[in-house]
Amino acid sequence: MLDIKMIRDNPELILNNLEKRRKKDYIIMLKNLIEKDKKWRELKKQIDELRSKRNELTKKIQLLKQKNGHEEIKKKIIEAKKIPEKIKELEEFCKKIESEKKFHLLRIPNLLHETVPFGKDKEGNIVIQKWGKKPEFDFIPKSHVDLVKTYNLADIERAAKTSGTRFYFLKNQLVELEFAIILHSIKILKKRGFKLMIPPTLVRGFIMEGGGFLPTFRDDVYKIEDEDLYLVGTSEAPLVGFHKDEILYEKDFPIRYGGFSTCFRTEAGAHGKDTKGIFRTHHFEKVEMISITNTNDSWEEFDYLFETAELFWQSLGIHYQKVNICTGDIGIVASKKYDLEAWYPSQSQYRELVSTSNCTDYQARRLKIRYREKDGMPTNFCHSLNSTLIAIQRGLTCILENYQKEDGSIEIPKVLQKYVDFKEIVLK
RNA sequence: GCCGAGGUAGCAAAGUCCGGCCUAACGCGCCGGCCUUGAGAGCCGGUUCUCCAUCUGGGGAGCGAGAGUUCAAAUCUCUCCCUCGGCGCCA
Repeated sequence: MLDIKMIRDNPELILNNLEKRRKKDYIIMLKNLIEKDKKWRELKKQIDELRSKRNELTKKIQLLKQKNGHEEIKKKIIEAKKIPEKIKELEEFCKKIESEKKFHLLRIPNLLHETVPFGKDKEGNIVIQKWGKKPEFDFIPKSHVDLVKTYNLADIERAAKTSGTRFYFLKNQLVELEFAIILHSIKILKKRGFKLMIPPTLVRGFIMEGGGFLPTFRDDVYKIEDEDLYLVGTSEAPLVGFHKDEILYEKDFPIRYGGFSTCFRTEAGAHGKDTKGIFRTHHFEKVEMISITNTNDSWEEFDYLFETAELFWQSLGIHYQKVNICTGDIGIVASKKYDLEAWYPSQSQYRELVSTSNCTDYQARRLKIRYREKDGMPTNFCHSLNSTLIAIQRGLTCILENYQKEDGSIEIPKVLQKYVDFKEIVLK
């Protein structure tokens, strides 16, 4: 959420920024918002004046009571009685305008950092760096879908029976690898100064709203029937919501949380995309990083988060590229976003494994997460950042594909070997 | 799920029975000023959000959330949420 005062004071600046996203809707929204805000302020003024008058009369009545001025009191009360209904009427109207104002304010995206490349869609993303060597295979590499089937590492057919499409039973060595990955993640997260968390996977509506997942992405999340509870699409929601309504101390920054949770996504709008295997599913486990910083240090922290993800993937020896996500592809919450895309030999393309975002004060303003230097000093909205470390099932697909050997076996990455009692996956 | 106790500002804590000098006390912390060689103590002012004016200022809202009663609600009524304790149920 943007600061309404900033919008009032610099409408052109906001407009210019929104134009970069090349969506007419945002411009219309902004126009509507400014209109509603103006109307709201007019109404507020009227209401406040009426209240002021009422308060004045109330005080007079009180004084008269002490002096026993019965006749005067009657007159004043008759006069005062007329005011509340006027206030009520205006207030109802004002509330309507206010909710319309909020409707727009909640949907207007964050301001983009100046280094975000301009672009219409995915095609506009800029590769800034590559790490490692693209692996070469003397044979035709199999897809993770085939590998999983061959080695009996997941059962997707039976999952369809119990749950429908985009579900899976993870099996055998893949289960062990998942736990190995979690342990390996924890090690790196601790070393990098993250406090570990396993957050709730059901959160209230206002937490989803605070994180920017609602109202815009309502179709992408599951909701519990008849309750104000949502299944999280990422632990980012509860981890950022963790500090809702708090005033933090600047000396504690950066606050870093490493969260592990199951994530649930409807994948609405992804029909036909990655339908096979465990690459894109309704349900997966993810290790996520969250940082809360002051307003000055978030860009440094942004790099730190991405660097942490890089260290993790480097430790697994996965060849990847770092991508600066463009204005048309970035989403509403982030001010800037880097993706880490790894090489998938069966597809001969890079696929997203990690997404690192600096949300600046967009989430913090919604969630009222503030900080101050010391008690008594003025408060400021924090900056919040998030990054994937690994979405485990997707990470597994990447590992399987990249570690397959010509003889059909799958090697286990060195760093994970100490957590499992096998060094490779072979046919039995 | 049942019973009980609570929810007041950065923290802590009165006020709630009995509506109105509540401008939400007193205190702690913090910020600014005075004083001081310096610090402390002491004294004065400030320390939520919001609207208008922005040099001094003037309103309004805010006591878990919402609705109601009233000229007037932290205070009375209703609904809901949350926290803590006890019992029950249960992985």
